[in-house]
Amino acid sequence: MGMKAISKLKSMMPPSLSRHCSHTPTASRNAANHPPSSLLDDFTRFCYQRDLPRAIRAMDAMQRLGLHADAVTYSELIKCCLSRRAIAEATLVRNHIFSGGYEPKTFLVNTLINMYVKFDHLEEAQALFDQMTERNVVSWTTMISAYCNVKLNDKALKLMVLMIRDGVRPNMFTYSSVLRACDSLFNLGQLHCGIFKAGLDSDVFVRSALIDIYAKWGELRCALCVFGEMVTGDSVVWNSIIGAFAQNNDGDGALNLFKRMKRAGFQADQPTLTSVLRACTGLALLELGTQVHVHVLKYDQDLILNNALLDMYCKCGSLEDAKSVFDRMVEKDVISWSTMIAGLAQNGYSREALNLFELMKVSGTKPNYITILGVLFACSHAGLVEDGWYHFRSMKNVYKIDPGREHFGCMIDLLGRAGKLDEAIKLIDEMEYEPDAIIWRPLLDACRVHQNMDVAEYAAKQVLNLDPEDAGTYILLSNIYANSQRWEDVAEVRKNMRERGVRKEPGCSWIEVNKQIHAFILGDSSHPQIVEINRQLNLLIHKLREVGYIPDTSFVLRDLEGEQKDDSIRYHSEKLAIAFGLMSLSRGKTIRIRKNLRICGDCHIFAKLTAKVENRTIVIRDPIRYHHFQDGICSCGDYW
DNA sequence: ATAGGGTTAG
Repeated sequence: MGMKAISKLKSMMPPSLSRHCSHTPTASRNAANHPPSSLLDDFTRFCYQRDLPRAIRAMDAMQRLGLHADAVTYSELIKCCLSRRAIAEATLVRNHIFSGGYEPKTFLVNTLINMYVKFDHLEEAQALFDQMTERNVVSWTTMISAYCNVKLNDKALKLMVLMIRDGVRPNMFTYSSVLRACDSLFNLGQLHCGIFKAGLDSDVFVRSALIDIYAKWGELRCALCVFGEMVTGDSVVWNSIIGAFAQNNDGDGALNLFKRMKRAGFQADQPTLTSVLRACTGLALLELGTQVHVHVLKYDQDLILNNALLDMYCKCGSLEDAKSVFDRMVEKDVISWSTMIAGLAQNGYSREALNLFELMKVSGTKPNYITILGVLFACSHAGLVEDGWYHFRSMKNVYKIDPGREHFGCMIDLLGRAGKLDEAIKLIDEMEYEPDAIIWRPLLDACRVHQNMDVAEYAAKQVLNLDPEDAGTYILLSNIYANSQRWEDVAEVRKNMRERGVRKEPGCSWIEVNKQIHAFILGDSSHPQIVEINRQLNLLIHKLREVGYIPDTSFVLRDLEGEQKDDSIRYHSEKLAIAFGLMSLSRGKTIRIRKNLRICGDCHIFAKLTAKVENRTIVIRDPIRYHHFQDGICSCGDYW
């Protein structure tokens, strides 16, 4: 059929139909010197060759002639714009596609929407979506997942409701994105029901999304249920469940699942190793963590994995290894710097932490909320009041970070430890926040160190008003009264505790020997070698007495949340763990202990003397910080 | 054309 014949045919069509044709009669007349068919061919070729400038030029000519190509060609062009981040060109393409009253297919509009989402132009994407006359499951899912990615959970959930009302059934793509938007266990349950009804519960994407969201809501049992229904193996689902346990501080659970994963024949990849390292971090398993390090070397460019490795070494008290990982990292982000700064500070190297913060500023990485917490922690544990004030003020002025409750808590800790209780109280008064436990607790700690009974009593009562379950504070309050021989008040506190059913957590210490964890719990003699351990402990105490050790049971006010006086200081769990470490770890090996309560003054002296007499390095990690005992002194400078 | 897993404090 000749060109004239086509024109004739088209001119007979109603205008609404002829708009959809690739060229109009006017167009073919104007294109006498450039046949439309070859223009279209050129355009198609340029698109597939990814020759963006030429494709755009051809498109321009087509637009002047009112020509349109097919949807697949346009989607090639859009891919090309995306890969070059060519936003201006992308907009030209969009305008061209809608020019001349042309109505693109749903498929093509979806591609355009997706393009704007990837360019982070959600308003444009939403505008296109709103204009659509026919929205399919892909259109809806693209928008929903876009809102999930920017954490506009409300919008995502609302769109899902509208989608269902519109008669479009969500598919596995929709569910695997929208699950992240759950803002309550209730709507999570509803979505899970929908998944069951649609028969999508066996999809691995849906499954891993379910595990992940249940874990985020702390529902490990539900996560395990979803995981347990898995028939076909999938490494991402494994990573989801291992991550679920690691993130909920169940390191044991994470490590057990990791073993099962390996037995099931799956290779550990970056997310697996990251979660395993996090589990080691939580359990203070330096030996296992070091073993994992070997496998990390395969992925030595992975930033997140290196950050997890760095944190593991910091939290296991192995600063030399941490520093070498940090120095070797080719890429460092705000988390790497923050981890290293906090790690140095918690291990007692405050000056180094502050020096590193200066380096961080020079490096061009902007500190965040958490970085500053590490910096203030460093100041408070080194008694650097002036530096503390300087950084506290500069966070708002220089970095535009509003100080949060935690930052005030750190400042109160800093002032309180330095004996400036008045200034600390003044800061609480000036603070715009309503004081809570994060504020009162450091004040209480300061009272403990500086033996200020009146303020301590006040602060303790404030903490208990806010958290009537806080065992450590009851103990402290009771000890404060005991110290002033206020026995009736002591009895009253104990009665309150009993009535509320508050029980003090027993002191517990852990030590890793040959990749096995040995736990020592106060008053528990179930360790198979307990007789030998006690013998060793008695010998040690005898040796220490010779160099002047006197068991001190008077650490009343020094023991805020530590094991209590009447727990019999002699059997505090870390003493047993130290004795066990001495007998089972070869000479020259560092004894590393993790415990659940803060170390008491007597155990602190005990550890210092043991380190000297036995010529050992001892590291004790308590819930807040680390003590490196060496040659009779501790890295905390007796200031904790 | 649309989807899932990992890191700092508390």
